[in-house]
Amino acid sequence: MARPPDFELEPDEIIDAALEILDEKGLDAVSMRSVSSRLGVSPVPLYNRIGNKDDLLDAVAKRLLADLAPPTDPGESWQDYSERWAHELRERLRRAPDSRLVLRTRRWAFTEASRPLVDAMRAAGFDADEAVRGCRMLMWATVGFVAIESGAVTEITSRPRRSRLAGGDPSGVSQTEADQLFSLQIRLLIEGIDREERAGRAPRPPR
Amino acid sequence: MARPPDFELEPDEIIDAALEILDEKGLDAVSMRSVSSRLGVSPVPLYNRIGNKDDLLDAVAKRLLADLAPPTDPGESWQDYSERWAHELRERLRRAPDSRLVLRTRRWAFTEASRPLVDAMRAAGFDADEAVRGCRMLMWATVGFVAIESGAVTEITSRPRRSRLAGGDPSGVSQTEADQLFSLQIRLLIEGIDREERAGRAPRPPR
DNA sequence: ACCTGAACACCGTTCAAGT
DNA sequence: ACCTGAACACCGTTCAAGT
Repeated sequence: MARPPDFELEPDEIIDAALEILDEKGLDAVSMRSVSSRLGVSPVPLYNRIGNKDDLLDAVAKRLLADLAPPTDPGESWQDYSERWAHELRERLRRAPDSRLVLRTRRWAFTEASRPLVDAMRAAGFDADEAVRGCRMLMWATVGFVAIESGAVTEITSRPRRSRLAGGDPSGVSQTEADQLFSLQIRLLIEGIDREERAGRAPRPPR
Repeated sequence: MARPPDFELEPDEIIDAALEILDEKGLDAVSMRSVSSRLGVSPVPLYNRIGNKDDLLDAVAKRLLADLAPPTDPGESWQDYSERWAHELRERLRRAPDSRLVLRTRRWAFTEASRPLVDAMRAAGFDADEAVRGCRMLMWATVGFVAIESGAVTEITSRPRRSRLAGGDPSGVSQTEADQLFSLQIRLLIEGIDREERAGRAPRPPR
């Protein structure tokens, strides 16, 4: 537990320690005290290096959810990419060790993940505003879906053990139903974005 | 603070006290201890009457988010009702004193709120599965949107004071942009549900 | 039976005192 | 400067002791 005397404590080490505790014992076991004691240090250095607990959890979420967007595949239509983007984003978010961390993903991750999709839409002829709006819609739909789906619903304050009814899920929807629901939602949104864009392109769309 | 000797402590009183503290000092001030001391009682009776803290917060959310669905208006198309339903649901959820409570809304509230919409869709010719799927999609889209929008994103663990940049919002989107985004999303989903239903009705839809 | 007071095992955060 | 130990003001939950 003790550290060599003039060992520099890097902020990244703090996040590493927090991630270890997160994996081993869950998010509720991640505290300023548990992290600092794993590092063989009092809590004070954490305050000096990363700020308070909120900042620590933000940093953990940031580490966990970097590089969310899948790379573009040249020759792929924006529709196909959008679909793949949304599904891979969902997978990444679901893999977070605790779904509460997903809702800590803020601007930084969202704008970062949006960039390739916005670019793909612009390349397909969308103007800047349309592309941003379309991308934002898919982003919010995906993150919102995961927030509800993966037990942000049921684990906001951890109830120590909850039966989790064997493959069941928080709102009485099976996993395959949730998958279908997500696929359908994303497909409908992409089709809608497509029609909106075509309508905007026509000189004077019929109302 | 002291109570008359043989006064029955009703579970509802406990929830009342919790709601008072919620309104006055915020969700983080709602604790088993603060609620029990407001009632002039030790924490133990709360455990006997409503269970642990998780159960208490569930009960608070339940009280706060009952009767979510707006009543149907006879003569209104299922599309119009869906739109109104989604918008009013969003308003109700946004009005919760703390957005973390929204994610505690579970089956009970969702199924309750779904019923009139499912009925409206069935009355319009949807078969049972289609109606449930369509309604569920709108429900998840709405709740997910509110979860992201209204600072579930930024308030999961309360940071005491955060600047909240004057009318700004958590992900760099203005309120009117968020409103437009929500309206568009709901409209696209309703149009999509409509198209899916018509396609399913045709004897053999062209692929 | 059902309450209270006290206790247990924690928290986040701050601060005086040390080096 | 930057650490530690101790403290402050809390938590959720349980339990022996009282009535």
